[in-house]
Amino acid sequence: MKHIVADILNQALAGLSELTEAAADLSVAATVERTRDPAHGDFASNIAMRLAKPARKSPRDIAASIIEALSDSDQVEKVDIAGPGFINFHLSPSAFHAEMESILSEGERYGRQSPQESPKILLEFPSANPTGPLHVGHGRLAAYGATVGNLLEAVGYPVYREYYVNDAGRQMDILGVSVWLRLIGMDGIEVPFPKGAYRGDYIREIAASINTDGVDTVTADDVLSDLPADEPEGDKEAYVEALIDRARTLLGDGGFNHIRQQSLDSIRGDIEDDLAEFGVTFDRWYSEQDLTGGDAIDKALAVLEERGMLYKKDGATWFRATDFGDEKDRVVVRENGVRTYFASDIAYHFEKRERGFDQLIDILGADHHGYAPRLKAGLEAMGYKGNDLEVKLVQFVTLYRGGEKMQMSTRSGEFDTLRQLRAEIGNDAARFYYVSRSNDQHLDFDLDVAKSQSNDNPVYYIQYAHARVASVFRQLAEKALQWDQAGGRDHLGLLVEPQERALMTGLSRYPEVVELAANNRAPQHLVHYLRDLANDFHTYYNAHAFIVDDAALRDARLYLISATRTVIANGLAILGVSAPEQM
RNA sequence: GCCCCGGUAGCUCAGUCGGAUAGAGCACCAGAUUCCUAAUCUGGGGGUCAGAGGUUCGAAUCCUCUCCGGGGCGCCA
Repeated sequence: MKHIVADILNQALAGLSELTEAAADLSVAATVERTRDPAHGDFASNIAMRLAKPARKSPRDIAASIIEALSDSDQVEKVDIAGPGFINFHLSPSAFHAEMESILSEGERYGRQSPQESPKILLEFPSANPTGPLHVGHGRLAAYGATVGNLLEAVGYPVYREYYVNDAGRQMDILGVSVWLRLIGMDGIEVPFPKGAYRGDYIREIAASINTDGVDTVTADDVLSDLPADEPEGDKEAYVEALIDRARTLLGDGGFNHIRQQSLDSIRGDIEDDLAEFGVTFDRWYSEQDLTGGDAIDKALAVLEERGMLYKKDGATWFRATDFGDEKDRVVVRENGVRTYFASDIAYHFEKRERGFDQLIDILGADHHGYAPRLKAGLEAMGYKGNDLEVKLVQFVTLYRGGEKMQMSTRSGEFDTLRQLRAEIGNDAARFYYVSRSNDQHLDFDLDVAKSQSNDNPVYYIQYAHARVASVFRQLAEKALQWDQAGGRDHLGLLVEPQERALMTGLSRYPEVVELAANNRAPQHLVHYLRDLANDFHTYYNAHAFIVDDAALRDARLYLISATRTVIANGLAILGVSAPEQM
């Protein structure tokens, strides 16, 4: 609806030559916003104040001349000047009626913009390492990423969702050795379990379930002889390393890789199932092994080399990240010839861009914030723009149980999983809560509170509004009454109660909220909006009966609540939350 | 030391490109149900927007400094 005001404002401005220069680089639409106080009308523009300085006139004088130049519109009822120079627009009821009609006719498309070809967006999240089940922190990345993806699609962008699987490198060896130690433990060979290995219960479950055909049996002496000390006496990394070497020696590379690969497959399968149940799906699971196995990294390094972005120092190969604003140069090939994680990351982002995606969005945990500058530096060094990559950081989730802060560490095994969270509070509440706060805000998740207060949970409040509408229509059917939709549309003029006016205003805001939330990658705007809209509905519900004897009024009211049902359902769908017919 | 995020009601948090009297939930107090689901609604109290300067018609919002809390700064992944 905002465009109604922006359009006539633009028109008026075009006719005021004394203001064209002052308004040259001003977006008129950006000066138009919803009013907070109904007394101020439906929309207000601060354009006169913005133009006051460049035009060297008083805001109120400018406002007066703009209003003078406004052409008549049957969608605008009244325009006036208020306060320091705001121009307030009161829209006509028919403007709102037309919006209600759009909601009914567009249905689940209402609030969505038509699909466009570009920019093509590659949204990467949550890319948790496949070394254990997803924990509650990953859940936040997943919910946020999925919702941002839905929002971007709603405003018309082509979105491609990708999960980057870190399935190459040392951590996979650590995973393999962790499972192997549990495996031989089942045969009675007790090895002091490494501090640096993965010790969660899921490791034992994998050990118990994998296929050990072709894996050599070993003796305790074979495993234990001449091992270095673990922490606290020794170095935990050296200890794990020695055990990996031992496993490779005793089992052969083939035997060890057999265990390693099965462990990876098991965990990755678990993550895929977990996310699918959570309503989070991907266009591609991008394996780091594909990257390291092919020539993608060589290609990226060659590009950097060609452009003179690499140099040797202390036997290692460095990337000149400082040339692009990073705080220090970064190693891409270590002295021992092994390429760093950063090398594959930079190759991956280069490759994403090469695949034809215009805008890369990474959703990362806040502990990765140092990564943004070096990844942008990498893109720039390879000929793209740093701004082609947008990094959204999501702050930590702190889990409480019984008021006690819980430790979350995959290696220590004391984490709580996304699965547990979903089982305890349900997918809907989890999806909703995860995105109800700004990604920049730490999220305190108290399981006891989430469970004990589940009836006061805003997600139920919103779902209840949806279910209530469905219930009204069931009542209608029980009373053997019909809803005449066309008749309702023709009698929308009967909806003159303040609650009806408020609800129509709320409904008409929906497309603007979706756009705002998408542009800012800020799902919480939608969350708060839906809560407010549900409130408007419940207030209306309590103030007036819908199924009244007057058929014209009844049809009009049913038209309004039908529109409410559509908007709530559309909003919840973007959040990945169900919209029940009954509760 | 440097970098990122946060500090708004008792608690948890919204607050759009700077805009009109700073909002919501929970908690607390007082009410509403012969009537479409009370998982609801109505009303009330509750604020030095961490602090200090600055920018301007106007600052919770932008800038500078300080304080407090969380996180990050590897030839790890």
